[in-house]
Amino acid sequence: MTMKIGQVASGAGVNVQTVRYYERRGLLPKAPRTPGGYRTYDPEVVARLRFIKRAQDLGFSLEEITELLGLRVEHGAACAAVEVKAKDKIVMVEKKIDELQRMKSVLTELSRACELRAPTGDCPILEALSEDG
Amino acid sequence: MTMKIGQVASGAGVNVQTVRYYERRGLLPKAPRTPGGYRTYDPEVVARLRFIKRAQDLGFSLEEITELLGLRVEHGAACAAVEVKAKDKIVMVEKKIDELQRMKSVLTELSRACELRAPTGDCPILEALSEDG
DNA sequence: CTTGACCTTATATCTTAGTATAGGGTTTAG
DNA sequence: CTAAACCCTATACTAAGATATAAGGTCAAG
Repeated sequence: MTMKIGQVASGAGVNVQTVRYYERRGLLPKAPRTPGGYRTYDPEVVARLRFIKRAQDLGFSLEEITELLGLRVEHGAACAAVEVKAKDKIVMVEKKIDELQRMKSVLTELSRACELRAPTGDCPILEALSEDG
Repeated sequence: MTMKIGQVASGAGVNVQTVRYYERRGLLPKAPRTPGGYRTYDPEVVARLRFIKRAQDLGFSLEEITELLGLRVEHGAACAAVEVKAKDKIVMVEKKIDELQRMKSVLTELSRACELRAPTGDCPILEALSEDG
């Protein structure tokens, strides 16, 4: 069963104009239209919208998300290129995971210091993410 | 030795007006001034700037970063409140780590599919982050 | 004792990612 | 067969985060 724009929008928790905006930006394929001109959607578009929102929350820009969504293996030719791109993204993602893990451990220490009523230095959070690496 | 705004800016890889902007926004303490009105900085401000940039890259807004930078244990009173806030942030950070890990494993599978020249479905990336959790 | 690199404020502009509004067409339920 | 609830385009506006510009002051080297 196909959906109308308002249904996919509310299903994904986004605004109707956001859906149209993403279509314009190329994050969503151009939706087929009814004879009257209404966009029609396959329900999987809801998942795609949710993916976009989550990826944004992880610090990816719409441009980066467009690239992520474009990664797929088609047939031989572009394959090696896709592999290279996927590996780049993996490096990027790993870096983010590392940084978040450092951030988490500092927050955990901080929370422990709280329990112990042990005053910390000026800004313990700075110890996370402040080094290059 | 104290630094001038241009030095901390280039040390952190940001623009001079960004440093002033962050001061206005409260992400940096108000810098003491020379008699002539120039801002002077302790070198540790560079680390703070780098922290801000990394945290942004992880999807935190300047408002959230302000909160993160404000977390510290001072003396008894605010301690419990800080602990609550720190625990909130930990939950948030863990969620991001989880999502990134799902993203990474999908990218890894994709990259493997590439090596094997095994065509994938339409958009394998969607399998990451599309579920609620 | 001036010149060039750097700093100051205030104000304006830019980019990214949306949201809103005006003016109008479509669909479906009664 | 009409009225409410939905959709359409086009254009304008918003918010966050940053950058640029104008008009001028500071400072160290020569």
